[in-house]
Amino acid sequence: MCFVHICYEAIRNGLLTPMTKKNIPRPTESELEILQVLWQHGPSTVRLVNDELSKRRDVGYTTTLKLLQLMHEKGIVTRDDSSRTHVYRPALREQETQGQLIDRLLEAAFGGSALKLVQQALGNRRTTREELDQIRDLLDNIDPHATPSATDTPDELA
Amino acid sequence: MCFVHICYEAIRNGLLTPMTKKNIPRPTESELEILQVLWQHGPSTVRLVNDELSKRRDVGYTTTLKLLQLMHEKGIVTRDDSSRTHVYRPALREQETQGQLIDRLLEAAFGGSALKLVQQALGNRRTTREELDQIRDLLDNIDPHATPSATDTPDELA
DNA sequence: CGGTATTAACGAAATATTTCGTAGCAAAAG
DNA sequence: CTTTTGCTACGAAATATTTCGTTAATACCG
Repeated sequence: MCFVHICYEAIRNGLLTPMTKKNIPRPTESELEILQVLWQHGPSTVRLVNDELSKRRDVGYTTTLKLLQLMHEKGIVTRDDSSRTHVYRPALREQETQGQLIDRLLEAAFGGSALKLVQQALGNRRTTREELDQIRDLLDNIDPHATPSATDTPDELA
Repeated sequence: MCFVHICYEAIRNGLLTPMTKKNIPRPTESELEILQVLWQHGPSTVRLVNDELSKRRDVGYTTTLKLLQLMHEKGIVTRDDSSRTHVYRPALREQETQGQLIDRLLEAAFGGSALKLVQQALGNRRTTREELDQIRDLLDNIDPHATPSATDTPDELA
């Protein structure tokens, strides 16, 4: 299992590309906080990001700056430094990153079962009827008819 | 440092109890790996946990031991040290911890929208028809709404 | 122009996480 | 009884994350 693990670590740290995916490190919690601001406000200066963060908690300007610089180094954000005040934007779309994070959580805590995750997300939470309806729509859109992956188990009873 | 943030940090670190929740620190990724073993195998010795972890990756015995000791200090696991080889078990049930983690992710990456999370979990993933049906059942249980989407299972609640 | 304000770049401290080596002790084997 | 094995405790290094102070450059204002 050594080699496998080495590869896993390497991929995790962005040294190898799984060929199908881009080489983006997993955002930390602080970095996610910033990404949420960028997703919501679009391309932003350090000042703007910091102002947003400051609404929620106490954080110094240079802290936010440093974080954005690190995120830039890691490739989590891109930046336009043509003018003196740089403008940062997410390297990945919101959905892509969220998908990554769910995959991570799925592996880390749910043994890979998306079903269990969704059950947990919906079960212990008050969800509005409207939201439930939207999820029903989603289920129908996934298409109960054409679902191709439906049968991994070839042992459909004969 | 604003007062709100101090409180936030304190709660996050388990110094204050939000009164409604227990005072359990958030498991790290490595700790989750171990929790999964405990959930799956029940109360376990360090040896057993380490053997399980070793199936997936290369990890030293004392590493696992140390991790379990730290988790014990943090209150993430309890242990029976009446005999020489201690036996560890999770302090919280699988579901409780998973719920916590979802809450965390919800806040950190989905702006609190369970809907978006579920959409993401189901959307970009191959989910079997069987699983989709199970989720439909779950939805119907949460909200005995109209649009009974093929609920043949006459399940009920107390 | 001279002073104030704003910004990026570093360096570094503080903290958290992961990993393992060593030592001491108890149990099992011989 | 002596050796070997297995276990816990402890210390500490290696790494990752978060935070901020200081400095230097640039823009702005009067």
